Formats: sequence, C-alpha cells, structure tokens
Amino acid sequence: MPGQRSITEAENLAQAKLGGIRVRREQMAAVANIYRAASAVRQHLENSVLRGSDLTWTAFVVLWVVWVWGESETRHVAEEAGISKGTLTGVSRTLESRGLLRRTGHPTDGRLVLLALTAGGEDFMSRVFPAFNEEEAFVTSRLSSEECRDLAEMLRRVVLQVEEHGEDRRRSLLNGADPAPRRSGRRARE
Amino acid sequence: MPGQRSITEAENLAQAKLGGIRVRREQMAAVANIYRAASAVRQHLENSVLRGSDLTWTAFVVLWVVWVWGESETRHVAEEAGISKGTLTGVSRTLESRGLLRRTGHPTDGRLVLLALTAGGEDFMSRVFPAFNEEEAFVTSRLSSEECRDLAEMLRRVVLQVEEHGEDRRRSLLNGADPAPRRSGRRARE
DNA sequence: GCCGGGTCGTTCGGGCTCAAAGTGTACGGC
DNA sequence: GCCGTACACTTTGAGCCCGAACGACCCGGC
Repeated sequence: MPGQRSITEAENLAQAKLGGIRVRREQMAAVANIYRAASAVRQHLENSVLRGSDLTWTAFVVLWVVWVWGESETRHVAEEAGISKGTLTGVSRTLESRGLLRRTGHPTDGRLVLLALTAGGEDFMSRVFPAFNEEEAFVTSRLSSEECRDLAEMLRRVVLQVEEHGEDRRRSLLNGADPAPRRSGRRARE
Repeated sequence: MPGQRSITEAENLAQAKLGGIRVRREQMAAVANIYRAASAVRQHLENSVLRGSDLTWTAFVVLWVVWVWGESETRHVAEEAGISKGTLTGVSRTLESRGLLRRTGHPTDGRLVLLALTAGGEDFMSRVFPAFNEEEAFVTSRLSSEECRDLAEMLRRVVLQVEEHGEDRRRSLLNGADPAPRRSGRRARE
C-alpha cells in the first residue's frame, strides 16, 4: 500500500540500486507525493460527485474554467485548464454533445472560437460545484486551513519554477541538439 | 498564465458565482495546486529526460517500480504505480516491445504474471534515474529540503485520508443508491 | 490586389485511462 | 474426480492526451 512506509522503503531500495550516487531524497519524495496525491484526489472526485453525470475530471475542469471566466477563447481555456489545444477540441465536443457547452465563432476574427456555458451548463455548475468543493474539503480534512494555505503556497512555487525556468532548463539539457522527435504524432504528408 | 494572481482571481469569481454559499477557499486552492503542480512536473520531465527515449511518465513509473522492487506480480506493480490493472497490461506491452521489460508466467500459479527488467532495462534505469532525480531537484529548487519534507508529509496526509476513508465516503454520498454506471466501458454480451 | 509571415483551432497517430465483462487458473469441500 | 467460488490477468469501448502537421484566416507591406 502506498503509504508512508513503502515510500521510505522505496527510497532506500533506490539508494541501494545507485550505490554511491547521491539521491536527493526529500525532493524525490516531494515529487512522488505530488503525483500520488493528485491521482488520489482525482480518482475520488471522479468516483463521487462526477460519477452521476459521467463527466471526467478534465471535462469538469474545462466546464469550471468557462463558468468562472465566462465566454472565452479556446486557447485561454486550454491554458487555464492545463490541457493542450488539441485535447480541448475533443473535450469541448463531448461537453457540447451533453448540452452543457456552446461553441460560437468569433464575430470579427474568423480564426477564433468562443466557449460559453448553456443554461443547462450554468444550472449544472451551480448544483455540482458546492458538492465538488465539499469533497475538496474532505480530502484535505487532515490539514488545517493554515496548512492548506502553506501547502498551496509551496506547490505554487513548484509551478512557478517550471513555468519561469522550465523551457530554458530543457534547452540547456539538450545542449544545442535538436529535441528528439516523438514516436507518436502526425507525420508530414509524404 | 496560471500563476498566483489568476488563482486568487478565480477564487473570487467562483465566490461571486455562488452568491452567499460558502466556498472553502484554502481547501480549493490546495487541491487546485496539487493538480497544477503534478501536471507541470510531469510535463517538464516528459519533455526533458524522458523525451530522448520516447517514454511517457506512466511507462517510466512502471519501469521505476519494477527496478526498485525487483521482479514483481502485475497487480502489485499496478497498485504501486497508481494505475489500473487494465492499463498496466497495455503499458507493460509497450515496454516489452521496447526491450526494457520481460513478462513471465509464475512457475507454480498459472494466474500470475511476473514483470522484471531486461538487461537493457537495468542499464536504462541506472543511466536515466540520476538525470530524473536531478530534474526532481530542479522543479523543487524554490523549496528547502526541510520544506520538501513538510510538503511530502502534508501530501501524504491527503493520500491517506482518501485511502482510508474515501470508499466509505463515496458509499455514504450515494446514500444506499447503486453507483451510476459509466458511459464508457465494456457492455454485457446481450 | 496580393503575398508572406504569424496565429488559431482542428486533424491525426500512437498511446494511456478506466471499469466492466470475459477468460482461465487455483483450491477447498465433497 | 467434480463443482463452485475466488482470484488474476486480458479484452473491450468510450474517451482523454500530447505534439506535429494542417488549413483557414488575419494583417502589414508593397
């Protein structure tokens, strides 16, 4: 079970595997737990409040972004929701077919598409968001509000570090070489 | 850009949307940032150390689990890696086709399948893990080791809360009703 | 007027994701 | 030896996921 014990155990085993090489344990444990917690929270929410309406976490996040920000251009929604533009095309189509989201062309710029909630979508969010927030409180119930604030603040620093320096870092790791191509993805026409 | 400002702004907008209803802000911000940080970290690692070998985060995690724990039964690997058994079937096949993983039937229990690294897999991990750990240090570089420990500890409490009480919680939310079926998934034969 | 560089959303390919259904093995009771 | 229950992995179907390629569009310069 992925509790505290096995995490520590895994660290020791990894250390042994590497012989003399230094492992940055605290950093490794922090990253591992960020991911573990994200999965646990997502799974809990998908199987509780979102299950009844058969929405995925991602679909809900997109809906939430549009609800909060109002009618928006797709690229901003993708950015805020943390998914790629290509993924948003699919997700927004799913939400449209469920009658929760509306897609409209921009009146003056033909390249843009605007997303907005339908009346049903507004209704859905004002009904489901409180339940969602209630579960957010449930999963964090072993932390005080103060601790939640600290936790959020530390995570914010991780996000900012990657946002502000990630690209440079990746470039310098490549050391001038071209980035390796991805095995999957669209190919040039011939 | 999903930095601190927009998060706070989103909270205020959500509050306005709900009128008088209480929003648990700290809890909401904590959950939102857990997910944001997890995505940022995953994306950075996939586009740096994992890109050259064209492995996804999930594939790497599976490899890591098998590397650390040694030859293991698939259900334990799935559990540790935080993915479902069905997903593991696919991922382990990908890794097998890349020559990094070996799948063997259990010598005495025909139901079990054992996963182990090939020589190439061992080689790969001892080469790539140090680089991976280096990036874990990079993304957390705005936190002290002390703060990383605290962060990991708080996240551990979130994970434990969901693991220990999540199922009961979901059951009680349903209030005796049958869980809603998922739209996707296999159908009965007729 | 039109041409070329830039931007936008969409398409595409390979792969991941889950849960439910299905297949096959194990093992205790009789 | 056979039967039923339990268990472990695989298959399936619908959908998410990314990034590169693509086509439609915008706009400044000429």
